[in-house]
Amino acid sequence: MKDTVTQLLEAAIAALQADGVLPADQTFTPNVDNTRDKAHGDFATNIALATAKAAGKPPRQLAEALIDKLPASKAVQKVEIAGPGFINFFMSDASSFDIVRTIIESGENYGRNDNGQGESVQIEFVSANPTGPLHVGHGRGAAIGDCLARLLQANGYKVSREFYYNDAGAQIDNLALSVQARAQGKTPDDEGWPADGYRGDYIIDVAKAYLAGETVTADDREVTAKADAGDLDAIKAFAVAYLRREQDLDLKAFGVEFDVYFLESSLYSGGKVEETVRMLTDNGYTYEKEGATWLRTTEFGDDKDRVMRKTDGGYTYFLPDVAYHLDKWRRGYTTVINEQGADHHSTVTRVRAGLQALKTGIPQGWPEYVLHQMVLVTRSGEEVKLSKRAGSYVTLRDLIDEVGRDATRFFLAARRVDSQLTFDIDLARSQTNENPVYYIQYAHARICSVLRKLGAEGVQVDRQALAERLDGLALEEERDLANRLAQYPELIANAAAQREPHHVTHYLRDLAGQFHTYYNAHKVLVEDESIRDARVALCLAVQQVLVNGLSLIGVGAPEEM
RNA sequence: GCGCCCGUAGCUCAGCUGGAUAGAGCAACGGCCUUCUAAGCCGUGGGUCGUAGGUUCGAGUCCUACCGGGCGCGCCA
Repeated sequence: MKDTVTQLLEAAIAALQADGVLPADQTFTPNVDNTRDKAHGDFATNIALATAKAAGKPPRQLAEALIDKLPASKAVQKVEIAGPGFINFFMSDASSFDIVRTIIESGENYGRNDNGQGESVQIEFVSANPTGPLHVGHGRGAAIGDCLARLLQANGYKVSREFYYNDAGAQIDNLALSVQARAQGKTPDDEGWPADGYRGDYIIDVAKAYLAGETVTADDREVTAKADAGDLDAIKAFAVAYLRREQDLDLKAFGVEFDVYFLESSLYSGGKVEETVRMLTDNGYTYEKEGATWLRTTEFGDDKDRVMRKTDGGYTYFLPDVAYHLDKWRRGYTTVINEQGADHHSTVTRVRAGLQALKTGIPQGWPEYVLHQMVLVTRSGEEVKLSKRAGSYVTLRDLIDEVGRDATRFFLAARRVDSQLTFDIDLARSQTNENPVYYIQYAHARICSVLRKLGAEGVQVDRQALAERLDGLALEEERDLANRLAQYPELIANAAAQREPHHVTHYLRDLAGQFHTYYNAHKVLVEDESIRDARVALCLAVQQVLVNGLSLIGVGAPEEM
């Protein structure tokens, strides 16, 4: 409907250009906004204000000229000039309620578009190393990354979800030593416990399973324990598989699945690290200093050069990172989004600098980063810092077990990524209107209940037929609902383009609120069949949008509460 | 000290590429169930948008400086 207004304005602008009122050598793109205040109609444009200068006319006078040239349209009921020169559009009832038919006919496709035109996009997220259970921060990353993936899919992109992890570095050695120590019966405070060993209780589980000769199957590997506490390599392989499986189980419980698991070790075994070093060296961006090899990242905006090969001959983490991203580029992804915690912010400049130094035509701002800020967990107003299993942090599993998958996903996706998030366990657990998850789900359940009642009265719900029976809609609350529903596709396009999943949760909250208001003020199943059918159709449309929106954040839409 | 992020109602947060008197929920107070689920609805109060300048027809939104909080500043990932 906004498109209709935009087209009308474009026609008017063209007419004014033909008349010489507006310069013909410039392009004017009308900006059409949803109004905040209903007194301003359904849509408003500031085009007269924006072009007043170019036209050399006062905005209000220009607005009048524009209105004069607007083509006639059944969709528009009234047009007004307001304030300093805004043009307000009041849409006709019929055109406002037409969205209900569109939604019922489109079903789960309502809100989807083909902006992406099938382009392949890769999203890397979570990417936790297999050294322990996933923590809340990983949970936020999982919620945001997966929601972004679903949003992009809804916008016509082909999305690949990728999980990158290090299965071979110093941290993995440390993990193996920790498991070995537990297998030998040592505890973290004993003599001989590895320095910086992992102290969490989960290490005990790994050690027990190893000694018991268990076989573990993760999404990307399967390993049978050798049960020999002296074989560090065997322990390492088993511990990695064990913790990978545990992470997979947590992610599955969270409703998140990956298409690709990428191992840092494969970059070494496949010669990709060496190749990257050679390219950087050949391009003349490396130098030796103090026994190490450095990369001139300052050539590409970094504030100091970085070591890429340590004095001990090993590489710093950032070199495989560059090799990894070169690999992503060669896989053909022109759009790559990395979702990470903001504590890794410093790698952004470094990785991009390394990629520039390769001189392979990778664009400067590639890849994209979505960085989320820290998560603070509270209970009874107090910060929760520990979990029994992990020791030093709150795990994702703790939250899922305590507040459920739906609430956890919703809360972790509900805030802008660049602000810190306080996860209030009491609020997430509460089954009252304080809790937005239940509030939204309740709206859906109420609609289901109305439909059940209708069915119990012996009325068949024929969606297609109901979609044509909208004449009975006329109430103010109904128009408000229809207008809100009409905004959904734009929301989906915007949230995806801006990489801002939190808009979805806010929209659903608003939509549910408007529905509850309507539901309480007016009865759906009234005697007059014409009105009843129209209201049922509206309910079907609201239900559809609630389902579509909830599915984007991976939250269920229960039929009963 | 340098870099990035944040600062909007008592609390938790929205505010779409600058737009018309700044919004929502919770908390507080007062109402609404013989009617499709009260896990709901209606009403009332509550603000120098951290501070000071600047840009312009117009700034919560853009620029600069400062104040306050978080994160990062490793030959750790």
